[in-house]
Amino acid sequence: MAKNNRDIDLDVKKEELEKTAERLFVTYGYDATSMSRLAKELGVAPNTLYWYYASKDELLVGVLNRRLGESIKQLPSLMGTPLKSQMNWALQEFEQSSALVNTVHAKLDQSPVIRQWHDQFHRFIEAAVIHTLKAEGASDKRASMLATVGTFLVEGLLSHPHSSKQQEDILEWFSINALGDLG
Amino acid sequence: MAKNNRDIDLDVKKEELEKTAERLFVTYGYDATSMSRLAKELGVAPNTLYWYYASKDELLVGVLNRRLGESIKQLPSLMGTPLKSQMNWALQEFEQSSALVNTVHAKLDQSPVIRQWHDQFHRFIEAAVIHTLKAEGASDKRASMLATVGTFLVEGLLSHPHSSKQQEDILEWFSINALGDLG
DNA sequence: ACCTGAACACCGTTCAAGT
DNA sequence: ACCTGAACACCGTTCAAGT
Repeated sequence: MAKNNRDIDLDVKKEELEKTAERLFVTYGYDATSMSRLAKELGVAPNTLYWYYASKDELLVGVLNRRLGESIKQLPSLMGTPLKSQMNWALQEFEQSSALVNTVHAKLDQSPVIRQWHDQFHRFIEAAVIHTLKAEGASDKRASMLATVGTFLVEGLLSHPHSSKQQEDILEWFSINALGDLG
Repeated sequence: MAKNNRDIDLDVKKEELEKTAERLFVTYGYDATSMSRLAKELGVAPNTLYWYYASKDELLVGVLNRRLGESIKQLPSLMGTPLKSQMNWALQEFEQSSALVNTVHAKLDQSPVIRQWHDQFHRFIEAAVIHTLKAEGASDKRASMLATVGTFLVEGLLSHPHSSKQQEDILEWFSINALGDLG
């Protein structure tokens, strides 16, 4: 952590913090990365981190939001592309963070702040997929169900890596059957 | 923990231990249940647990195997029933342990013993589903892919509870499209 | 506003010792 | 074979104090 002492603005500081945290989280895992370890990496006392975040979980939320923000930038260029390529994009985009996906799910019942982030994230993703499906002619109810299914498939593939052929087959099967009939 | 001092046999002892552990894990979560808390519940010193299990993770594996063993007993009467009712059965069977499903996934990269259990569990489940699908006329490759998809859907529904109507719609859609054509 | 040293209550686990 | 008291290295977090 480059010296701050108020000559560096808060957002820049948080960015450095969250990027370092993300690196350690994805490399060693969230639980295996202690606040002390992160602080040492930043050249700072462990309790300093608590000036920036109320808890380790809130730091995780900061990391997740930053990660999500970067991905969202690419969304416009993705709209209008086929469902399958959207799912492939999501898989590639979150591949490195797949361990964090599992961490989030495991902490759902213990951490309100993570639960809140998770639910909002799901609403966001499903809204995007529903939009795509409706553009392809699906009814409201059907689009909503298929968005849930698509999300489950992406999460499943992130948690349980398969060969690219298997992955391809699954996405192909899904997109064919999702758009197969009217709805 | 009723007095043991070698007048109670090891399996009985482990059963009591694992049933208590399961209750606490399911109620408060794995991470939130300390070995001390479990020991207190059993009326025993915390380190006593390490005579029975090499680590907390191995205790979790013990709990999972016991849970799985109980469910497997019901398998014979399930074979031959439609795919959808098999999936409904799995959902109902693991509903209470859904938090543990997430715990297992989160620990995959950190704990070899849990990774091992998880992989074996998946192989077992997929083999069962593949058997069912092939009996319905699916090809090897198609049955294998659909088993993966089915597993992802069950895991997704366990992690993200939906209304029974939504759940029903998803399973209905899946079983129709899984068996829709030849394969 | 930003950072620290010291402490707190806890964690999983080990070890030497008891029966 | 089974169990314990005491300790170890660590954890996330708090607090009072410094600049």
